[in-house]
Amino acid sequence: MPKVTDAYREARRDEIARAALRVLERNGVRDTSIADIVEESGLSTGAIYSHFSNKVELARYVVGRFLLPRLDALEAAGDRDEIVTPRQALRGMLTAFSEAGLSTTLVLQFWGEAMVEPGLHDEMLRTAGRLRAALTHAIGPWARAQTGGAVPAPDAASAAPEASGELGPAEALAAATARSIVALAQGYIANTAVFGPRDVDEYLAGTSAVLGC
Amino acid sequence: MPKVTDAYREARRDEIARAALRVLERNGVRDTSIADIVEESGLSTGAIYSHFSNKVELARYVVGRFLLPRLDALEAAGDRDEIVTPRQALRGMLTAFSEAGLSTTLVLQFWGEAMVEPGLHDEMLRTAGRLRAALTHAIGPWARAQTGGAVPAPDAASAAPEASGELGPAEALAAATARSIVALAQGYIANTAVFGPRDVDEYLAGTSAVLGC
DNA sequence: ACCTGAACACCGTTCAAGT
DNA sequence: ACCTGAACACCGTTCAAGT
Repeated sequence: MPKVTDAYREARRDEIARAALRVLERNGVRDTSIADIVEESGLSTGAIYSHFSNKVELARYVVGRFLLPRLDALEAAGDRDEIVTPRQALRGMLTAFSEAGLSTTLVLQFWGEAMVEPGLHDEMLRTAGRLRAALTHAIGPWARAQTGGAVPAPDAASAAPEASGELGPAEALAAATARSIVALAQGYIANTAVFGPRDVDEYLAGTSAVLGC
Repeated sequence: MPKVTDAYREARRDEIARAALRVLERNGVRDTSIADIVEESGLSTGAIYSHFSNKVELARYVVGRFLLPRLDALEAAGDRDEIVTPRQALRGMLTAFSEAGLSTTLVLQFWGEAMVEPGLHDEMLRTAGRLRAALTHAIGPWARAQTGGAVPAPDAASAAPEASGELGPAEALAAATARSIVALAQGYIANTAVFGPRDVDEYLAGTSAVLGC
């Protein structure tokens, strides 16, 4: 396949996806029809179906392309072996999310849709998987500090537990903690979408008080 | 209007709503058509439209009728002037929710729909309002214990702050804390719906650890 | 190969006609 | 007054025909 054509196809897919995102943010998932995207993009129905096999595949593309907040800072922190506490990781994620200007109501609508569209559910799990991996990586140093002072180099060949597919205690702690961080982020998104904006630090303080910190 | 007719109408509305809930739990919000509810209920299209003016009004009725966990225990605790901490109130709510057997995926779908249907959004806010009121009431004694030892009787005529529409410090604390309790419950529901079931106490322990308890 | 737009099956809602 | 079910406008998707 010639490079130009591939690049052209990718650009067209992006052009359609961007038009779709504009209409989605304006009208919501339920009230966005293919006809709306046709109008917004200036293309025809058939043109869209020659780039996406159906509406769900277009939605999957939009999720993967635009709905994941930038994880670079999070990943870099893990690389630098800085001690990032789970609370700091959560705060960083929510701040990045707020600054990205992504509509929480749109995210909540996609979650709802994902409950009923297996293709969309898979894409959300893939997106969430990358997020959890980045979080697990970022809080790795913290987890190793928690589970005894020994800090094995990440690339060190390891003994029986890993060989038999089990995680070391630090890895297990980091992975379990990552799920809770994601849960708290989901709480922030759902609460904000339903009841209106709330300051990130106020949310952290409020939830801490509830749990007894 | 004769009593019998009113009772009959109410019973019919309930019969339709129960049929709708069965199909909703089976197929999800997006994949449930009026035709499905017609089939499940054994009535005709027109019969359903003679009891609900449209699909959203039927959805509102289902939400108000079946989707609110029982709050009785929570309200009774506030009445008895027991000290219920926010964490205990959250735990009680989540346990009641789990025991009620309500599908978290269905709740998440309704939240998504509510983002785009004003009628459904209003009903969710009304439902959430009752929940927050019950929580505020239940943690009232705790809030009063927090904000200085003085515990004014709830029915005592009060001084300037309340008269001018402001809340006393205990009431303000209870109200703000109630929002955070709801946010943590939303996090549990969204996380469970997307990633699968999780034990309530494990969720509480995990989120506490993230926030630094 | 990409694109057009009329055609198709199905959706929520309405309404003349029955009881 | 409650109910029936055919009819209507609109949706996602397909496909013969164009370039």
